[in-house]
Amino acid sequence: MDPVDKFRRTSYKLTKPRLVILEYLAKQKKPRSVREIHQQLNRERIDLVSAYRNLELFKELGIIFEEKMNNQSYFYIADKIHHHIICSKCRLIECFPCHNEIIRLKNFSSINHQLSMTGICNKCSSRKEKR
Amino acid sequence: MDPVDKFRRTSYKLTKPRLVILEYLAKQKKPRSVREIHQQLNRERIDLVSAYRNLELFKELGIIFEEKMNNQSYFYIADKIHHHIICSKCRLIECFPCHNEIIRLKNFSSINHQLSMTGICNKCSSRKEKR
DNA sequence: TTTCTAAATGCAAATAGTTTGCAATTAAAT
DNA sequence: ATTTAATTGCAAACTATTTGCATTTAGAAA
Repeated sequence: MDPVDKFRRTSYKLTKPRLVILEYLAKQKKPRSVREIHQQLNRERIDLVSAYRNLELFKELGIIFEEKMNNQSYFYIADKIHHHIICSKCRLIECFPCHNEIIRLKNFSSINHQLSMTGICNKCSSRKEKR
Repeated sequence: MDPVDKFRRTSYKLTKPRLVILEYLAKQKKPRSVREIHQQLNRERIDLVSAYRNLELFKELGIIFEEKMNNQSYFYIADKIHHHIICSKCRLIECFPCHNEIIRLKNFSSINHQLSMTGICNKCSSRKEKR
């Protein structure tokens, strides 16, 4: 479902910052850092703090997902949580499903997990280094 | 092998900050944040910056491992990289092996990954909430 | 449509983790 | 014991994130 519609079903006010953040994220094909999100919304003069507060809210409402990479928070909209691998060289991102079932820990319940991955994509490994 | 001995095999100087950091980490049963490490070494008057620089060095030398959780870096000494799950209530930590083989991504090589998990341990879930 | 108000915003400043530059110190080679 | 490149500690910068508060505003009520 459209994230804006999802939000309308809550009792929270649909403000301009909320609208533009959701619309921006809905267009993205990969997770975006708070800074990226904020910079893209420059023309709307939306405060960085509002971005933080609303991203946190959207996450709690289950409208967006958070992924932490390199000690920073990234956010994305998707039907379900999944993972991302990023090429360390060209920043290509590939998504892959989250196999919760791989995790069997009998001593814990209500498990949350956070997986982030980097690698070198095939294109980059076949490319000759410039000297 | 003893981490200090491992370090002696390198060409780096074995200084007091390096020695105490390695000795401290060797005693720990779970990953420790830079702040925890630094605070424990208070009596030795070791600078936080030295902790950062040396932890980074130890990591590059393969003497310690880094695990990022909650937008912070944690470090631990172990025979091999593995993962940790932390109880959100009592902070109990359980280790579990890293099954690299679970990850099959044909478009990437040289994969690095970072998994962190939280959950509620059995003891905490059976414990009645205080009012 | 206007009024009202709790919710939300923007701004300033605080907090926390990490990094950088540099003069003073020191491990270890000679 | 001397020497010096490596390392340290300190100050300060930088980045991500959070908090407090006066102002603004979405949307309910009149």
